[in-house]
Amino acid sequence: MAQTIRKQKLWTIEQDELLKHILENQNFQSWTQISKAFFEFSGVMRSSKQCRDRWNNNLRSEKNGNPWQEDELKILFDSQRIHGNQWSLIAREIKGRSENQIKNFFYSTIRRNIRKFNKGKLDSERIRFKSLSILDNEEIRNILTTKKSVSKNYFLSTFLSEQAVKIIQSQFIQTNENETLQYNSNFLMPPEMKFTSEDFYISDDSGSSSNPTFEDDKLLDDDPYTMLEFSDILDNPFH
DNA sequence: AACCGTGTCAACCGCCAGATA
DNA sequence: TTATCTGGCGGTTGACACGGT
Repeated sequence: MAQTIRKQKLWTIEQDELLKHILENQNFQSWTQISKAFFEFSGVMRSSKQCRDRWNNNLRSEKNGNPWQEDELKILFDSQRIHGNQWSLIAREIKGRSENQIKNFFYSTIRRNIRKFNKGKLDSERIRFKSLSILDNEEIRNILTTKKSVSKNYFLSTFLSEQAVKIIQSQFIQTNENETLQYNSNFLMPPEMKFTSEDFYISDDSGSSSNPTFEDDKLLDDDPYTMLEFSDILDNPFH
């Protein structure tokens, strides 16, 4: 399968200035027109989408590069609970943070906690991410929105309930309708989980955004178990 | 000093809905 | 009515910095 290489083309200061100038001084009606003007002035091709993204994510307003504060986190997680993944809506409630910043930070938090939680656990005990809909479950949500400073031991001693495991599994079942899962309770770990409110939403996180890919969570360092495809689990739930 | 894992930032991609021809 | 265009948005990826070993 051929893979296309995505090459990032960073914006220069001059290009930023030109884009600002075009937006602030020319009366264009569309991003397409802005893109054309940008090319005429600079000789550099930037698509309408690129211009729009650059403006919205970086140039439109002053960016807050400070570490995330507790009140910002509270707004973020509360808003996400209400609005789901409508980052543009959430961004309106957090001053000085761009939609991209917010989105990146959120995914970064989820990803970090999945990695920490899965570390040292059997494949059958791990959280497998497919979509943020798993956050609808309070138990999973609590784990995945845990603050950065929570110790490794906390994650080591935390396991999913049967119900939470089923929810995670159902994500994959929905996309593999032809396959059936033989649920076996021996396969699951159902211990009690107890959280205190201060474990969540309170952060000493620094920085603001993140790389939200989950693919590399398949490989965990110093961990004897590699992440397996869900079909593998269906074939043999006990490995 | 070199390597590796992780976090952060910026940019890109693809889908979708509304506008327009 | 339909096809095409455009912008908005959520999700994904690449590059790089930094700290720990």
